[in-house]
Amino acid sequence: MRVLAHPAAPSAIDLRARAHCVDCAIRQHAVCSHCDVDELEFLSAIKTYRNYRPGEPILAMGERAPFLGTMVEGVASMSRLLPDGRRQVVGLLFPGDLVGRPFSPVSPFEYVAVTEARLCAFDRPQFEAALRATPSLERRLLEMTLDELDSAREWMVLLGRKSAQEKMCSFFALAARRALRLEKRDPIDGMLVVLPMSREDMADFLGLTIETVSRQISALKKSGVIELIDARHLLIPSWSDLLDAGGGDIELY
Amino acid sequence: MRVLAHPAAPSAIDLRARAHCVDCAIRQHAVCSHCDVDELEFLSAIKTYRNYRPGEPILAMGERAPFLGTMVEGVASMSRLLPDGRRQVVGLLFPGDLVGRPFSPVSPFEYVAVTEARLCAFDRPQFEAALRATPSLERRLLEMTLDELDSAREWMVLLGRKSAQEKMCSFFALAARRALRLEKRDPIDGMLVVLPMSREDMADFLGLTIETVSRQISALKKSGVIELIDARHLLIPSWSDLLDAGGGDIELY
DNA sequence: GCCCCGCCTTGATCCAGGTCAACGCAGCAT
DNA sequence: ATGCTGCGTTGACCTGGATCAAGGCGGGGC
Repeated sequence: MRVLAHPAAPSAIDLRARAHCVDCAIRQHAVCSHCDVDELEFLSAIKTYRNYRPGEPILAMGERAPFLGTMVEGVASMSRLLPDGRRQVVGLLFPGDLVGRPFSPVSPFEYVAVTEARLCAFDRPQFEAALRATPSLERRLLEMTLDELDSAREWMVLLGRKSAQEKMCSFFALAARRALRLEKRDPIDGMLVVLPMSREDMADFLGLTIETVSRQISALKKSGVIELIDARHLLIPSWSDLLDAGGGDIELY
Repeated sequence: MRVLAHPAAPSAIDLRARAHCVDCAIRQHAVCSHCDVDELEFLSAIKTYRNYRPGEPILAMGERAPFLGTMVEGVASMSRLLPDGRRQVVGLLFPGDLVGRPFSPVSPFEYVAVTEARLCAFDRPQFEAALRATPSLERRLLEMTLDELDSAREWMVLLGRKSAQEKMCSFFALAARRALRLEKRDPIDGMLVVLPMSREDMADFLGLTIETVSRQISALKKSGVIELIDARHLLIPSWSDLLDAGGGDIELY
């Protein structure tokens, strides 16, 4: 059971930092990746950067969201709170991922910054108009949405059929791969994985309790599948051991 | 544990039944709902009807699918089989729903006919070309994909956080609503719900075992939330009782 | 008719993971 | 330094749903 965070304005709307889209480090992962310079020019005109502190709400459930945005830095979660306080995280958002539900002003899920986060936010009506008018944007959104749908379904397999142990391993693999993708590097044995979130967020993402998460981490440490550095950092001694312990699924995300 | 069905050709490819798209009863729910007559004309030229018997595979996991299709009649399931035989159904497909993964020739999930089913199948390369060239098609696919993504995430909440009892109630509500949508009718107390699938399919959809499904149905019958007619038919005496027992979530599908 | 065979239900038992509770530990304010 | 607070860990115990096992029941073939 947790207290619902108050909806709030971002801790800072960053008007100065109007970086050029062409220099944007995460553009290739974002909805604007197929845009040409003119299209980027237009998007630049309607974008605003928003910064969030860890735990800060980005969009509340059912809120009429005035903007859609792309994660630029940090990690955010997308979750649903049941009336009695149970929570399920239905997605993690990494740089490049879209925040908000296109073509529907009220989001059926709440978005919360997990780490320090930075959003490239677009005015919703203008962005939706741009989507309609710009095939390169609309097509890219379709690609991203189809990929997210595959990912969501993979996660359904984890939630419905995997053991706590397997869930943890799959999660570590996911966290590692998402980080690698941004750095355009390949998984290697012995690599460091940063866990961007608290035990509670992991539990809510995996359909477990914090105690079970904690115990499974201890068990995996003891069995040598992971090497724990501190609560937020671990090493993967053997990638294939990790995947074996993860229930033999295929690529997640 | 179940035996993997053999991939197979549909039991019948129905070349005669080239019904006119304009008369198609489920077109408004399908990917072609925004198409004009010319566009429908083109789709007609590349479509074939395929009929499947209950249990018959439509597309195997990892198979290079030669077609994409729209469910015309019946119900199909989309599922993932883990190496050790555990299965998770990640979606049910009703008339209007798209079968197959656009822009990716190998589907990461298997599709199986649950009831007698009929598919309007399009040659994949031609259909994908049509998607690229036809904004009304592409836009509609985007809408549908965004909706499916919301549904998948709602289902993640069910899988991760709901009790067996709540899962059953949510499932009955889903089955009822999907049927009502096709008939363009509204939910009413006392209405009949047809369960299109076996206990095993329900269990695999809900992340439960058949025994638990069976027991929960008995319990819900005893508590009066449902009235059982036979194994595949039930009544909903009070819609609000059902939703209360379903864990207070919002609209599914 | 009768026997199978697939489903479904029900009962008995088990156990993975939830719940409740205590404690450790780091960061921070006083 | 002290104590507080938020997070994480660990232990003891409990329970919801899984597992194992036995029947029930209806439809189809002979």
